[in-house]
Amino acid sequence: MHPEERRVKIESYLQAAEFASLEELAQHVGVSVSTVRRDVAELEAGKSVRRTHGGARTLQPKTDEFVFNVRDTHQVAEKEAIGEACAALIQPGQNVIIDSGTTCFHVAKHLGDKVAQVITNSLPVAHLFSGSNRHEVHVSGGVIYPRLGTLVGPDAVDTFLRMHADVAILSGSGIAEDGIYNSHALIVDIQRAMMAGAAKVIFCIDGTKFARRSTFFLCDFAKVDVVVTDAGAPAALVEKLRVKGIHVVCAPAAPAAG
Amino acid sequence: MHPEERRVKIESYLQAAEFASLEELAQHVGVSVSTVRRDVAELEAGKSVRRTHGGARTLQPKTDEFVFNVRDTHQVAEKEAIGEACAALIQPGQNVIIDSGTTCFHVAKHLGDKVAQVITNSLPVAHLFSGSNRHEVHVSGGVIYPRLGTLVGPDAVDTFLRMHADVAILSGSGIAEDGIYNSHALIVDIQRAMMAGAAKVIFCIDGTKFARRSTFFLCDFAKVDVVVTDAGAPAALVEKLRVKGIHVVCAPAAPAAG
DNA sequence: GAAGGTCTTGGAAACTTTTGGAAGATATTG
DNA sequence: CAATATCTTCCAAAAGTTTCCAAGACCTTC
Repeated sequence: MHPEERRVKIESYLQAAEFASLEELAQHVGVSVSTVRRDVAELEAGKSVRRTHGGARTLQPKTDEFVFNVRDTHQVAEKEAIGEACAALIQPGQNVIIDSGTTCFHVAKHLGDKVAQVITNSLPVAHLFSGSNRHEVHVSGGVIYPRLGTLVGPDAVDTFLRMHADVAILSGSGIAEDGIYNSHALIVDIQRAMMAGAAKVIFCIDGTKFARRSTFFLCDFAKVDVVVTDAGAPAALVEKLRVKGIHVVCAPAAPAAG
Repeated sequence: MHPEERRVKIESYLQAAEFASLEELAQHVGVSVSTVRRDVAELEAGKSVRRTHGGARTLQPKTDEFVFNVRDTHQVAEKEAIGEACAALIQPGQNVIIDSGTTCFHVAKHLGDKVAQVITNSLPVAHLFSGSNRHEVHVSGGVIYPRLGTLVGPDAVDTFLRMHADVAILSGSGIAEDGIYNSHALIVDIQRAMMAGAAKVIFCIDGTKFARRSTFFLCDFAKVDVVVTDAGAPAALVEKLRVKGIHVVCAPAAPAAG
């Protein structure tokens, strides 16, 4: 394996693990600890990871969708705007399925008293409504995906297969002409179950994820009713989606007043 | 585990527990108290936690969006002692069912790395372990009981009917000669399912709840193996339970030295 | 294709940081 | 004020890092 290739591997391993010892990394890429040490030093110069005594950690924690522990500083204004725009699409009294991920969390924040019944596999979303007496929050079963606060696994899938809702609000980590993508295999299964149980399917995907595919193909647009994004979404792809008959909402860049 | 990683863990643990003793933290991350002390001092310099005599507490109640408040001011010292005593009864490697309620939460805090698999309907307990890579946390399905952060309803019951564990750690709101009582009807069903699925049943009930009955009768002592309480429990009732063949543990009033 | 150079790699030796515990100082509790 | 627990300070052992060097891979030049 060549240095460059190895470094990419180390970097991506770190992004998944957040922390790793040099020993661990050495084993993962199959070279000596000395070499890994040099690689990590190199990567540190490129500002993607930081060295720590005994190992290394990600510096720019996954641009990826599903991280709550690390403060959600990525595209916050856009997600806020998306949250508001998406919440506006919900009719009072509907019951909704809410996906995990920061974007959906922002939608949840804007739902207020519009919805009475919420079904989710996201612990942060669950907590958001848990203090209220006006909401019934149904939490799916499942195993906690470490760090994400998301419930995954067969029990989570089962829950959604048994549930029905007026609307499902989902998110993804990539959207292209052919469909929507997600980077977590376990979550893809759950999202499909969510879609199956909902009369209307809304995807909330910020503009930076447009024209990007990630690891797993989630679905084509047959079952997708609405896509909510922000003003940063490339117009070309937005137009293509509209041609397919999808209702695309571009939330204005500046936070709209009520 | 390496310093940086450990500190992040300590920080997130503190955010869930709000306060923790150094002993407790040391156990959680698997290093000596000396090391934890240094880590906490370091974190204090970074202004994320504050040191206190004997432990540390969160300085930032910032709680991102995802921290369940376990603010109980009632019998805290006793519950701490019960938590420690109960955790001592668990064998390393066992998988445990943990009930909701503040007393059980205190037990969870003391379990550390002893258990690898946790099954619970308590959102605070779920969150406590969610940051750890060494724990698999299985959350039951169900509807959130407002204020308690507890999942209830048929889905919760079903989850526990399908699950099996080495030990179930439960709580109640009253205990008398004839059995154990609880004040929430919905929780009684779940507790019965928990007991049915566990090889060993431990009840953690502080002394003030002895010789008291509350609204709902939960169970007699046929399926109860151990009762953990504090030194404040009336000796007469404790004795009667022992005669019935139940192993009663009275945690010492003063927190025992590790 | 061979010779000579450069870069990369894995390991050894010396140095630094971190860790766990011990001894004495300080705080807390009744 | 005494008893106990906790904190600070210090030290030796362990783990990790830096620096250096020789062997091998790769590239350039002839």
